[in-house]
Amino acid sequence: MEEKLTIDDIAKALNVSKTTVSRAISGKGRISEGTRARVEAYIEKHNYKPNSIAKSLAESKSYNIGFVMPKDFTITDLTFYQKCLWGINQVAVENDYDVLVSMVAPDDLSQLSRLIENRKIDGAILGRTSSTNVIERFLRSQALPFVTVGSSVDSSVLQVDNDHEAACNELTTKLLKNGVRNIALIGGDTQYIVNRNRKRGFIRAFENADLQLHEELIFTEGNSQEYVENAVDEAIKNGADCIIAIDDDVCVKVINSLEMRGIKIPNEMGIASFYNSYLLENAKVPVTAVSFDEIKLGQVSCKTLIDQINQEEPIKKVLLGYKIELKASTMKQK
Amino acid sequence: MEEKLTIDDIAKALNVSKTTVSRAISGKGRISEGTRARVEAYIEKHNYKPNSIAKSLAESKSYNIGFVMPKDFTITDLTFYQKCLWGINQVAVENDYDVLVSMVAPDDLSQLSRLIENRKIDGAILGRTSSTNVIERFLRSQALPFVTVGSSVDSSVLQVDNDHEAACNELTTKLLKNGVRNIALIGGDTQYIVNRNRKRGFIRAFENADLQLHEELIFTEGNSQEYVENAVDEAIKNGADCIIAIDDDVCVKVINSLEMRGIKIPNEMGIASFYNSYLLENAKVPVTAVSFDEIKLGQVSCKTLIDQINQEEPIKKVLLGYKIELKASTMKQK
DNA sequence: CTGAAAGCGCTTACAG
DNA sequence: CTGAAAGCGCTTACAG
Repeated sequence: MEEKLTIDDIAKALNVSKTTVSRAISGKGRISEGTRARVEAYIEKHNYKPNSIAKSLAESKSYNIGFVMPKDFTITDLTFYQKCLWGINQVAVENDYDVLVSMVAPDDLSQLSRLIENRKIDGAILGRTSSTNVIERFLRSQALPFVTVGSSVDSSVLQVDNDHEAACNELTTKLLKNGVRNIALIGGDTQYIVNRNRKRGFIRAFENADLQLHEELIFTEGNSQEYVENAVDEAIKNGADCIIAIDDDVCVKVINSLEMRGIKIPNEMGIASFYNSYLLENAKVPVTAVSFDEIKLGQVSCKTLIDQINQEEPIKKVLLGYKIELKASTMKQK
Repeated sequence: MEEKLTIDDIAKALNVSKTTVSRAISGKGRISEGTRARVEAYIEKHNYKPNSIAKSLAESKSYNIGFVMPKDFTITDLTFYQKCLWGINQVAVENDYDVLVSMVAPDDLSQLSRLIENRKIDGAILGRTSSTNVIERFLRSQALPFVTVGSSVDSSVLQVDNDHEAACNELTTKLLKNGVRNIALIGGDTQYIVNRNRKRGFIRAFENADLQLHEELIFTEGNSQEYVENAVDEAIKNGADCIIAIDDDVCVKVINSLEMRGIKIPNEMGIASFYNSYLLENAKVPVTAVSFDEIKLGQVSCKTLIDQINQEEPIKKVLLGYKIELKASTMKQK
C-alpha cells in the first residue's frame, strides 16, 4: 500500500498553498476555475482521500449520526429498524455521514451518553418514541440535534412518522364497509405513541361511520402470548367478527390462537394487520394489511436531521403515507 | 451547557504541563502518584471528557470498528446479527470503541470501502462468510484488521464460529439413537460455509453410526418457499421419517408444508432445527433445536479483533459450543 | 518524574 | 483569487 497522500503533499506537488487545495476540495471560498481543475485532476489521478478525522477536528464535527434503537425489541420492530437503517444509511452516505448504532433502554442511556460525551455523533435518530420521552429529554439536555422516527408527545421535537392514525382509520373504515361490525383491536402497549395513534384512528372510524364502537373488543395493553390468547378468547366471547392486530407479530399469535380454537379465517373471523412484513408470508391465508415504506421513513428522517445539523430549517413534522391491501383474510366466501 | 474542558484548561488550573495531564489520563509514561491523583480529582470534579476526535487524529486511530452485514439478510439472520451486534457492542464499549454498521453485497462493497477510505474504522467484523470470500480479500487488500463471525474458507483469516459441524453431528447422532433412520436435511445454500459444515456433521453422524446415508434426502441448495415445499414432497416420497431444517425460517416453512399435507409431527415425521429463535415460539409443537450463544459470539469476535488491532497476538480460530434441546417435535408418542 | 515543542491533517479568519 | 499562520485538542519522542 502506498503512503496516504495529505493536502500538504498535493500543495507541494502543485506549487500552491494548502489553503488553496482545501478550497478546491470543499468548494468553499473563491477559487479560480483553473486551479480548481488542476487540483481535482491531481486528486483524481493519485486517488487522494481526505482524512476525515482531521476534518472532524478542524470543524468540530464528527460526520457521524447515531441511530438509537431500544434494547428490548420484538422481531417486527427489528425488521422495521433494519429497513429504516437502510434508508438512513443511504441518505447519510450521500451527505458524507456515517451511521453509528446505539442501543438503549429507558433506564440505561449509558451507550448513548458515551457517544455524545466522546463527540462521536453530530445528531441522533430515535427509532422508537414512548410517552415518557426520556430519551428526547436527555438529548435535549445534551443539546444534541435529533429527529424521532415515530411521533413524539413533545410537539417541539422534529418527527417523521407514518400516518398511523389515518392508516388505521382507513383500514377500519374499509372493513366496516365490507360489512363486519364487531371489530376487535388486539395488541400494543399504549405507552407507545404509535399504538395510541392507531387506536385513535380505529375509534374515529366508528364515529365517522356512525356505528357503535365496542369498547369490550379493545385490548391494547399487551403483546405477550398470554395477553393475546386471552384477548382472542374475550373477543370471541364478545361476538367479534373481525380482528385487527396491532402488528404482524401479534397477528401471527392471533392466527395461531384462532386455529387452535378451530375458528375459520375469514368466514368466522376476519383478520387484518400492520406492517405486512415477512412474518405474514408463512400464513396460510393472505392477510389484509397496512404497509409502510420503512426505507423512505429512514431516508426522510435522516435528511431532516442533516438539515437541522446544517441549520437548514427543517420541517417540524412529516407524515408519510401508507398502503392498504385487502386480501383473503377479510373476504368472506359465500 | 458549560464550555467543554480541554487538557489545556486542566494543565493551567493545576499548574502542570499538558504532557503531564495526558499521561495522568492515559496511564502511559512515568508519573508520580500524587500528580496523577490531583489530575484525576480535577477531572472527576469538573466532569472532563477527552475529545476523542483529537485523540484519534494524534494516534491515527478512529476507535471505531465496523460490523459488516449483508444487505440480503433473512429474518433468521437478522435476529442473529442483532444479538451478535449486542455482544460486539458490549465488548467494544468496554475497550473504548464504538461500532459502525456497514451493509454490503458481494457486488457492492462501496459502503465498506468508503468507511476505510475515510479512516473511520480500525478494524472490521464480518457477519457472514461465503465461499467466494470477496470481502475477506478486499479487506486484506486494504490492510485492515478483521475477524469473521463464521468460518472462512481462507484459513489464514481470524475466525470465530459456533461449532456447526459438531453441533449438527451431535444432533443427528441423537436423532439416530432415538430410532429414526431416514433423516432428511433441508435448506441452506452451500455457498455459505456454515451450511457446508452442518452438512458435513450430518454425513459424519451416519458414518460414525455405521448407518446408510440417504443422499436422496439431502436438499441443501435453497431456502425459498418453493424449494422447501418441493424438498418436503421429495423427502416424503423418499420415505423420510425426520427432517432437520437448516434454520428456523426453513423450519417454519417445513412445518407449514407438513401441515398442509396433513402429516402429523412428531408421529409421522420428526422435526429439528437450528438457532431456536423467536420464530419457533409460535410453533404448535415445541421443536427440537440446536441453539448457540450469539451474544458470546459477538463478544469473542470483538475481543479477538481488538487484540489484533492492538497487536496482541489473537488466537487464529475460535470455536464456541452449542446446546441441543430435544423436544416434542422429535419424540414419537406410543 | 516533568515539560517544551513538534506533530496528527485538516479549516478558516485575516491580510494581501 | 491566493497564501501564511493560527487553531482544532490531543499524543509522544526528546531532553532534562
